[in-house]
Amino acid sequence: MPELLDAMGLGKASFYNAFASKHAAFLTVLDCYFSAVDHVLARALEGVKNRDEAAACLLDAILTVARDPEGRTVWRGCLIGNTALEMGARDETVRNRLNQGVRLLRRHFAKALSLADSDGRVLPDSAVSALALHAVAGIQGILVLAKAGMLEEELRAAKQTLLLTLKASPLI
Amino acid sequence: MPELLDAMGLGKASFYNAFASKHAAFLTVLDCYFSAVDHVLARALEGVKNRDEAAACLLDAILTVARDPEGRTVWRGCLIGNTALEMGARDETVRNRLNQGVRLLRRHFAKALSLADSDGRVLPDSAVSALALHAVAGIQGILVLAKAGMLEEELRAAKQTLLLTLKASPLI
DNA sequence: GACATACTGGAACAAATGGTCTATTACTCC
DNA sequence: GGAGTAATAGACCATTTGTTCCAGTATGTC
Repeated sequence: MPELLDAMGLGKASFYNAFASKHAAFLTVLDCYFSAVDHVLARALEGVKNRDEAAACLLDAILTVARDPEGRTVWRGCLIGNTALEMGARDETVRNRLNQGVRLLRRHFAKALSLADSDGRVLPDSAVSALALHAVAGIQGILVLAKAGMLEEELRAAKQTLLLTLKASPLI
Repeated sequence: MPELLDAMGLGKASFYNAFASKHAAFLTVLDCYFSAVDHVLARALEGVKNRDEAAACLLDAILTVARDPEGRTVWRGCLIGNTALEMGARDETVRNRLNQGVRLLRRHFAKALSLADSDGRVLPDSAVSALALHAVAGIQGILVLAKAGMLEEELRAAKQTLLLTLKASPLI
């Protein structure tokens, strides 16, 4: 709490004047995060016309967001995943919000994966939907491994494999 | 803490008599968890001779462990992932232990994926290694989604897609 | 049964938590 | 510039945190 107030440059009174409770504030933070991520991912896809490239861009964008710029630790992770594992199981309100977040990620991946590949081929909707979900689970998993202290090199390999499985999509 | 002591049927004194600190106790818990998971996964692979089947068995075993049997919440998740996101970024000791856990999971998947498929074909080591990592990231990701409140049905679909990407391994 | 040793319940501890209250400051509008 | 409102700093509060201490009770040994 002191850390939070300090970062916000706010006293307790002001904080509780602005938010009903810590919990309520956190819900607002989640919403903020969602729209920030929405914006970042939309921008990452701007101008990209190739399916594989689009998927790669999204993965990179998410990994960039998940990397702590201040360098207090190497990885800050994704607020959706972090929150899910820390309080998702207990707090239904949070869980519902997280669902929105997951759908948001999935939507972006679906958009990316519905582009034509370099040969001009387009995937059927069912494959797009399934692979988008696979991609979301995939990066969330990679972020878990990142926070578990896995080496950058291996994380890159994991990302690469995930990407390949997305390309191998005709099989789905 | 009271919850913990209650579950252990221990008083504070006894607890601090047995463990140097809460933190130390948690490290022991992690080790316990690892060996339990090791045992469960080894058993899940017993007698399975087919690569695809083996991968499916491992995924199912992990999902079973991750499902809360007492039903306080639907998903308790995997202690490795839970811990990674909750304290992995800050606590180096924990992070090192988690690394062992991840390697353990990966080892089991590598073992499963190095089996021959139904046509008797075996994957090259590089593919086994890459896919094992992909599988570990994949289930951890699925567990994140589970805790984020995703519907069983979708989780099943995610598992299915992950399995398919593991089968599509000749492409890797 | 006597005695040392190990265990345990519960009081006590300091520090931190989320949250409230009040007294004062800053701002706005006339 | 003064009245009325909003924002704020900081004291205060109850509760909970992790941990220690002590006094009492089992436990085992001879």
